[in-house]
Amino acid sequence: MSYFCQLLIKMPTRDHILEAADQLFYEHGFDNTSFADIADAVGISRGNFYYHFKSKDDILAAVIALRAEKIQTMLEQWDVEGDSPEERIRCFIRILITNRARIIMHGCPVGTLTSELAKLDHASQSQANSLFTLFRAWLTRQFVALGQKKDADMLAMHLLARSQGVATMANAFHDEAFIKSEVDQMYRWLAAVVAGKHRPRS
Amino acid sequence: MSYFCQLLIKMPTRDHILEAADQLFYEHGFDNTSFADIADAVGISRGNFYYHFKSKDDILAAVIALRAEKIQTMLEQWDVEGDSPEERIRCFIRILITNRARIIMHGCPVGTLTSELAKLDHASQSQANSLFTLFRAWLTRQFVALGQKKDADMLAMHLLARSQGVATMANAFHDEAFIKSEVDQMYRWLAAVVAGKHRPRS
DNA sequence: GACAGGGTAGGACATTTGTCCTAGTATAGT
DNA sequence: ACTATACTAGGACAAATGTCCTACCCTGTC
Repeated sequence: MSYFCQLLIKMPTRDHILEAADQLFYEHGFDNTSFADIADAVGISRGNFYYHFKSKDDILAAVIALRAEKIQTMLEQWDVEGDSPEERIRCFIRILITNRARIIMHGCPVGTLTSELAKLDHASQSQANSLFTLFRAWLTRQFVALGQKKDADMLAMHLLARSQGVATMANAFHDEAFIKSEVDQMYRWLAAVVAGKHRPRS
Repeated sequence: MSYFCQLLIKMPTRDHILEAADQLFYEHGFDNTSFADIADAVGISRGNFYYHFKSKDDILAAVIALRAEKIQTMLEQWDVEGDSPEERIRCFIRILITNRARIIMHGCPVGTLTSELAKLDHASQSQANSLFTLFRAWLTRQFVALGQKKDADMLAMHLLARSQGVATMANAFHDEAFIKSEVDQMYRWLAAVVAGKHRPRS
């Protein structure tokens, strides 16, 4: 009973740690975030992380799982919101605008994490990459629904890459206008694809 | 005299350190590369780095300067090689193919470095970003020569972002075919820009 | 042959890090 | 009141890391 209250209403420490780690990993990177940093953010002592998590890698795995859940929820939301595949894909493009402040300061949460884990040769690399796969598979489904069955996956990868590039450059140059310009171009590119004016292969 | 020989012909240790650091920073990241790693690669003891460099940040600054020189040399080479602005821009696009093996394994050397330094909030951030600026300014010049004076910088940023996105995704998915497909699309996009068929603004 | 100085090795040092351990507190059920 | 369990604080510990220091080895010069 009180256990339920704790679980549903507060669920304090473990989720506090997760949320703090999620944010700190995003802002400062995984390797550059120490237990002391997380402990300060949560307001607990450094020693008893190990009651909630086996290791730092365990926290990372939990953070990745948390992000996967959030992404999944967002994709399902878009499935409901968008009345057409084109509108749904526009939801994806729009996150560059919605999150532009954070992207300018810290880049894309998925892209920067996978890059860092690749450099660290970390065991959770493939789990982090699966965050990309969530978007990729969802986008592919939308392009299939758009009638681009043959090139759906290629179009999905193309759009993912465009977004990643925009995030990287916006982060480097702290350029908000660039994001908006590129988003407009992506909208027009999408409209051309919908209209069948796009020629994917040479 | 022997000083000159040392300087011009061998200049051994300092350049050895620089080259090793350059490669290790690329493969494993700046923060994740320790003096012990560099010492092992060069074959010297850890202690006497400080005869050649004031600090680790000093090594990073030197590595960035080295990369800037290499980029500058490459750009000048392209200026000589390419007979037209379009051909020169194709040289830029082609590095995705030329360096595809390294890109698949470690991403773009410039993009991953700027991302990491942004997360570390490192003092050399702006120096690293200036590596991007080298490409940006050069590409802008090419687009101006192409008659796209008004949109030259925007086109340059667009192309840079496309390249960054391709590098990020190719690194995450270890996908060589994706690089080739995207490079082909970039070639076609460039041809459309040259033909004046491109409409940059809404 | 002595000497100076560029260059090197090896280790000392303090700090930070992830990890682990033990003692303690509070709360809930009996 | 008592006990068991959930949770926490605080520190111990070894390893790694950036930094610094001292002694040594060359090589060319007088």
